Amino acid sequence: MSFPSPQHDHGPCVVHALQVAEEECRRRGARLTDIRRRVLELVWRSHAPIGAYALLEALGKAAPPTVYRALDFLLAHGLIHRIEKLNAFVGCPHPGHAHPGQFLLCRQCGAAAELNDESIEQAVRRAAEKTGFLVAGLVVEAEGLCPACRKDAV
Amino acid sequence: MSFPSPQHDHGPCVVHALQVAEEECRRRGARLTDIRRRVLELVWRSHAPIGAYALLEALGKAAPPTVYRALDFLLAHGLIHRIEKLNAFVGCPHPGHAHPGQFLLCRQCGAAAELNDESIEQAVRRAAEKTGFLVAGLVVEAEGLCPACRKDAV
DNA sequence: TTGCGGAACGTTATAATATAACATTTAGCC
DNA sequence: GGCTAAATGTTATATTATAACGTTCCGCAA
Repeated sequence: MSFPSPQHDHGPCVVHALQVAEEECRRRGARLTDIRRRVLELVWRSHAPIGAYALLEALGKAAPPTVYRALDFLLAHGLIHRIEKLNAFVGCPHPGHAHPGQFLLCRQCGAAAELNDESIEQAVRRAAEKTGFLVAGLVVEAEGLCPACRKDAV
Repeated sequence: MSFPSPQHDHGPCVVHALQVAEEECRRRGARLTDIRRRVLELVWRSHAPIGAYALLEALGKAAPPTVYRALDFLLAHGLIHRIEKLNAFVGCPHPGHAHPGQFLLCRQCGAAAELNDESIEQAVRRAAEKTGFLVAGLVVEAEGLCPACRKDAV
C-alpha cells in the first residue's frame, strides 16, 4: 500500500508473500509448482518490477515459454501484477481478490507501490460513464519520485 | 473527448488534425516533414490505436527507425499519444499543451477516446501524496466497451 | 552563391519482449 | 499400474524497439 523504507528487512517480506501465495493457491485448488514458486520468489526479490528475461536469466537453464507460463499463472491468480509501461512484473501484496491495482513507480530507484484507491477508480468510472463507455479493466501507472528519492533529490 | 459515432465522416476529421498539427508545428518552430506528416495521417486513419509496424507497412519502403523517429517527433510535440497496454499510437485531438491523457479503449472495435478529466488526475495525486510520492507522469488506460459496441452487445 | 553545420533520413544489424507448435514428463486419481 | 489432464521442455519464430553510422537535405551566414 505504500513504499517500504529503503533499508527495510526484505527477507520476511518475501517469506510472507510466499506463505500467502501457498495459502491462496490451496484455497483455489491451484498448483503452486516449483517453477512458479521460484518465479514468484524472484519477483519478490525486490520491490522494483522485473522483466521476463531478467527472471529467465535468474532461473538459469530455462526457455522463454517457461517463465511466461509461470507469469501467466501468477497473473491469473492475482499473485503478481504486470506493469504495462515497463513490460515488467511486481508482486501483489494482498492477493485473494481480483483487483486491477494502481501503481506508483519511482523513476529514481525503480521501486513500485500498489494503491487500491476507490476514489481513483470511481473518478475513471464516472468520467467514462459520461461518454457512455463501460469500464471493464483499468490500468493506472504513475511515474515520479518515491519518498526516499524525493528527499535525496532535495 | 468522446467516441465518434461509428458512421461519422472521418475525412474532415483527418484533414482537421493535419491542419492543427501544421499550425502547432509552425508555432513551435518544429518541422513537420513529409514522413512525419504521412505517419500522422496514417495514425489518424482511424480512431483505433495503430502499431509501429502497421505504420511501417502502410508507409511502404521504409525501415523501422524511420517510423520510430517520426513517432518520437509526434510524441514529443504532443501530436499523438502512446497507448502503453497496446504498444500502439493514437492521434491527439487537441495538441498545443503537454498533457498526459487518459484513454478509454474499446475491446470490441478497438476505438480509443481521450479524456482529460481533472478529477482523475487529482484523485491519483491525492492518493500518491498520502504515501509521500511525487507524481510526474501518469498513465490511465481503461479497457471496456464503447457506447456503440455496448448497444450491439445487448 | 557557396559552403557550413545541424537536423533529418537511409541502411544494416541487433536487442528486447513475447508466442506458436508440438513433444515429453509429471501428478492426481481410479 | 495405467489413464488423463496439467505442466514442462524444446525449437523456432513473431513482434516491438533501438544502436550505430553514413548520407542527404535545409536554413543560414559569409
